[in-house]
Amino acid sequence: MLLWAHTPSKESRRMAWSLATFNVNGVRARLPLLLGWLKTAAPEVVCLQETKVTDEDFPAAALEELGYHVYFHGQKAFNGVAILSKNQAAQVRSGLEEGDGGQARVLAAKLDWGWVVNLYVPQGREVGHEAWEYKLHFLGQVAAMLPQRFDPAQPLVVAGDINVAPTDLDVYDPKRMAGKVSCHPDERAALERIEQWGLTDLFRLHHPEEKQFTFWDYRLPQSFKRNLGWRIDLVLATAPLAKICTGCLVDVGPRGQAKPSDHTPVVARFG
DNA sequence: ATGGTCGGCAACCGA
Repeated sequence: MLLWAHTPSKESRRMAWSLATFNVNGVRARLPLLLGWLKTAAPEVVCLQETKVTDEDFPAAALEELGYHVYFHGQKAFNGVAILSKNQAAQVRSGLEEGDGGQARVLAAKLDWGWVVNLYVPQGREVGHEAWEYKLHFLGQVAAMLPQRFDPAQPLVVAGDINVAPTDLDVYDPKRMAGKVSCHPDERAALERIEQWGLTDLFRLHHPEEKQFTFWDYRLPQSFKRNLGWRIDLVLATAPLAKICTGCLVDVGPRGQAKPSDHTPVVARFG
């Protein structure tokens, strides 16, 4: 047929694909919201955090019906991470080398294009608290794990609820938040160490000046409308993926139906 | 200056 002669090669018409990170704040409570969002946004890969459910109670079937392979690492009531992928994973690994201290906060999958590492970094409560020291330890473990297990010259995404606002541009009131949890210099230095290994913050790559948040202060009235938030949900990628990243957006679509304490998805496009 | 809201789970903890 004549048209075949004009069909681009398989390489040049390789499908664009997208990867999202979304702290769902309870995957069962937020399942209708999540399913509705997946149907319209249709990302190829999704990292979920705060699923708050044991593996035996994870609502896998509803997600599989949308065409996802579903991988999860959860616990009762708190934490919990999951990866959804349109393509089947070749390998899945949960936790860090030293373990997560009984907390389900790390899940990695080897997909057709490379590895994705899904992180739910501890929030830390407040600077100086035992939980804050653990947060720094956790970030240090991630920084140590990357060079042990991965190569910055190969395709890798590290995505999740990082619970650190990388710079003052990533918080609604830098003066008020100066030195506080999520903005403390030690936390930012720990994140910088992770990025300096060879990861690029894809939202910031495409939006160098934009004050766009992914989480808003649920304790302040109308915080979403007044944009009183932080950008703490990140998609980081090694150079081979940063080079083919065509955009990265915070999708506030689900926010209309969301509770004040909910995060909103971040979506990166590639290809 | 201080307080305020969620989910999970059955009293408050963590965010």
